[in-house]
Amino acid sequence: MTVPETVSALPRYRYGAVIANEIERKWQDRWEADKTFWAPNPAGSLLDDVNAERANLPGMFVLDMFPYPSGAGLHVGHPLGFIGTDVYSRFQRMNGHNVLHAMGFDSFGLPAEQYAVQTGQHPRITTEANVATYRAQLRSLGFGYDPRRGINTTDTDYYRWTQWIFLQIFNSFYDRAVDKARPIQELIHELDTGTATPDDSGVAWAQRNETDRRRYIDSKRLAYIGEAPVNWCPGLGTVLANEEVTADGRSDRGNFPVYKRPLSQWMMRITEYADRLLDDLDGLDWTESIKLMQRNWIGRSEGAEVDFGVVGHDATIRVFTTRPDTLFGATYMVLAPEHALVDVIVPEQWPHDLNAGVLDSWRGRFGANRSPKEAVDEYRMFAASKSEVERASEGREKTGVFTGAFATNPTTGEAIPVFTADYVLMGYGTGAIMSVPAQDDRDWEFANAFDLPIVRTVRPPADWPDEPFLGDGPAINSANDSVDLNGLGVSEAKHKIIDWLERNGTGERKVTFKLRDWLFSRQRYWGEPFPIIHDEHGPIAVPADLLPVELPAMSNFEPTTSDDPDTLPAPPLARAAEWAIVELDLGDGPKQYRRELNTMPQWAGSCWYYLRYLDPTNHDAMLDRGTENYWTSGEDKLGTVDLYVGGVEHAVLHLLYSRFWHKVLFDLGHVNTKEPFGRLFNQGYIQAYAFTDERGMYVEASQVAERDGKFFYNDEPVNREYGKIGKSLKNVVTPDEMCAEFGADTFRMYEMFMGPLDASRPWQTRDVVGVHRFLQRLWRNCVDEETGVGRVADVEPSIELVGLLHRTIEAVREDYASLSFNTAIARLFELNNALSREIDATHESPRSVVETTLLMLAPLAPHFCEELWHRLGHEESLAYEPFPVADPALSVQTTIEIPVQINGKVRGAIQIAADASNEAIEQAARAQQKVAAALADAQVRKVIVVPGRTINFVVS
RNA sequence: GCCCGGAUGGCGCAAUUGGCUGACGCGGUGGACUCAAAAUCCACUGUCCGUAAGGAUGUGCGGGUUCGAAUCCCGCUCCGGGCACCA
Repeated sequence: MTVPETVSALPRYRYGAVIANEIERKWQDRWEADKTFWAPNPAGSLLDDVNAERANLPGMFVLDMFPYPSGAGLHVGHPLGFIGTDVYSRFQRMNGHNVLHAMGFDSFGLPAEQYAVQTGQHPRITTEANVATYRAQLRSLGFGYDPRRGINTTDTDYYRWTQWIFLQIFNSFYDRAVDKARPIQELIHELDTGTATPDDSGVAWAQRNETDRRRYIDSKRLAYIGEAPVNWCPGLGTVLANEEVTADGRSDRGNFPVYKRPLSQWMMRITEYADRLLDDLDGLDWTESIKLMQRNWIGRSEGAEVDFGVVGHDATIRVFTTRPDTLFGATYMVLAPEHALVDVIVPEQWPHDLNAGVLDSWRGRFGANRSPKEAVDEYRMFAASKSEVERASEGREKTGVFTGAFATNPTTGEAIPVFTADYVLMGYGTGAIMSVPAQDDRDWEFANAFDLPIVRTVRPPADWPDEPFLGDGPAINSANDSVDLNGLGVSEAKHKIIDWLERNGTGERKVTFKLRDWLFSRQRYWGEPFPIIHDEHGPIAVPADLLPVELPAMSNFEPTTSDDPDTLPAPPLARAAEWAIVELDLGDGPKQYRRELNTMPQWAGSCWYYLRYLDPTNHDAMLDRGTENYWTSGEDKLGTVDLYVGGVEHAVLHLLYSRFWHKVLFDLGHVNTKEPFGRLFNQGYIQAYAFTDERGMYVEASQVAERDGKFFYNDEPVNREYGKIGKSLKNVVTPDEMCAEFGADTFRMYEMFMGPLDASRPWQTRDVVGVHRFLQRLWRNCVDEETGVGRVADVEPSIELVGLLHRTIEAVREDYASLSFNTAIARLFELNNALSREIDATHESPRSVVETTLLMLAPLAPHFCEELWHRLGHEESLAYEPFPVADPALSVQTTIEIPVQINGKVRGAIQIAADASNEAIEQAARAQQKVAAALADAQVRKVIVVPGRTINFVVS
């Protein structure tokens, strides 16, 4: 924005961008020089002389979800949460806390790597440049960070400890007997001494060779190499975690098709923690919606596992069902195409003792004119060739094929056909189901497509259409010689049948989870290398004293991508031939080992960064226990971090992974708390209007003018849209622009004033002047605009103003604590408006009111308030001044106005003492002119007085 | 399809959780200052009727509970988010 020439005509000392920027720079420099926001640890290298006393205060840890430093820098949407935590942190410092608040960077990741691929520039260089830009932008907003604590996940000093934690997980197993992780060495010791025996086969430990022992131990580790079906994304050249695949089977990033492939990949046994991850949510101060999302993701369901014998085989098919009560209605079974038993049970010939017509429909389009084996193979190829998006897009038509085998329903003794179909997923339950079409939509659909029998075992309501019935109702058709469920409701029937199954040894009560083990390896360059080497037996941990395992220097970072679903993953690190082979002496002489070539996913670094903030310079440990103890002790602590603010997009992924790592570290005794984040707050998003011209092209939003509710760009009418802020929409507004035009304090306040922190809202540069005018008015109440001389005096404020002041203190305190900054600001506006009116009348600015106002405003507009505080004669920063406390004696209102209602409609108002009796209120109300007139020719049937609120005459 | 949120002036949002709807701010209108404009300051500003006093009406829609409903209950509509063949 150009400064008008006439700017000199403005009062010289009026608060505006020029003054704002001058004092902002000044106070930012001073805070840095004075180490104002250094939060000392009670001991160690972060206990500095200047601030040592602060370590005696109770600690409080306020955390933002740290950003990925992109090349584009910050736009106005990014700092919303950062401002919120900064205001809260400053408020809590004034409340006597030693507040740990810092900002680091999640700097591994795809964009830097892709940029490197395009330009050949090493991602470290890009990353460092981007971080420097972010740091400068954040500094200009006046955040009170402890500069010693913000880490980069790409620093070798940091990822050394990421690797160390990986090794902790690798070197642990989950002991279900005590329900916690324990060091794997303890298991080995127990096996060696015979206090534990292997649970995989009958072969005694002592009789196993080295390879078998290693294999067994590796299978128990919390981090293991698994051969599970994984999400292979050839378009990105890497595998992805379930969470990184969208609902329509494409990659979260890049939108490439994703295929299920059985590949050998690193996995983390997060499933062992499913129950604890679920149960411990209850004690957390998180919004219910986020808890719910985590609960849904973990997906606990209770039911039973039931064994079905395969006719003519020694095999049984084990299924999981949440509706064991419907077992009598199981008329066929389905195995997932990948199920191992499929090969075992498929006969050479189609069974000939069945009705040929029915058999035809069972064989469907895959079984026609083929042997069962050919049909099943054909179907498996069909299923495997489909990406998930294709499977879903085929109108969800049920496909499958009869395997030719039969199984026995344990309740009815009937032989029921066994199918394979891709609507049954290998990864959930046992990969096999019993199908009860009468009580399940999918089974119903499949049964109709394949002409399978349908037997209702729950009686639907009388007028129920020809559809499956999933509701509660009395069991029917559900009895045999030894058990009778008929007449029972669903839940009683479940209990009874499970008891029966358990007595017969054909089934048991069982809980399953939707949550799967976490696929932890990626075929990328710009990530943490695994601290793992391989010998002929399998993976071996790199000794802790050889950490970090650093990324090798490379010039080609490209993963091998393809659009052929059958290519195999080829990590970029495979090209670092020299690095990939390493000679080490691990105790039995120098030997050559192959390095692990995969890297960790981006989540790894963000899983634990908050822990490193506590003790970032520690070279001997990830985190000193005494230091951690200081920051996590206190009655009200629900987790390591007191307040964690970030976007909902991390509701499942990051938060779940992070909680998992934390719990492993807790089990192993490295941290004191069970949970990382005690209070979680999800900020909303700032979006913005974007404009398209007649061709549908985006035009520069800042150049669009509004006239009579219509929008014009160069006098051409344009269309208004609403959406994300971004370059492609040409609607980017940056904090830098806002600081230049209004100053950082105005910008901070506007972001907080727009609405509640958890709500999304549209950015409107036009509205920013509102808070700017407020600061201007408050400044004018302190400084003469013409002369620059202070105008605050030691005069007594009016009793009304004092009352308002104390009511404002009460409200602002509450609002800050609950992060309701928008209403706190409104209160401060009202106070300042009242102050202005009083000054207009008396021409004196009462010091007591002004100083208290500045202290209350300081968390929101810190530079502004520091400056005026200083000008009022205070040498020290106000960052640690006690936050004002309201005097209840002064905040009460002696006289209040209450509305008078007649039949619920407001007909007048009375002024009355706040503590007036009901009788007095009624008397005053009746005396009120309008009320009296209205009551004159009416009969009062009832009078309702709500003390302090209202009085209502019910008349007829 | 299932599960969560949400809907209040021209706009962003308040409302002590059942007690004056619209605090606070933007925008708009009028005024002061100015040669003028900008900036600043003051007043008004939900809608409809009325010159006014005043009245009616109003929190997405339709019902209900209550002396009294933005708030509670029932039934919808629309918007946002999450999950999705999870047995």
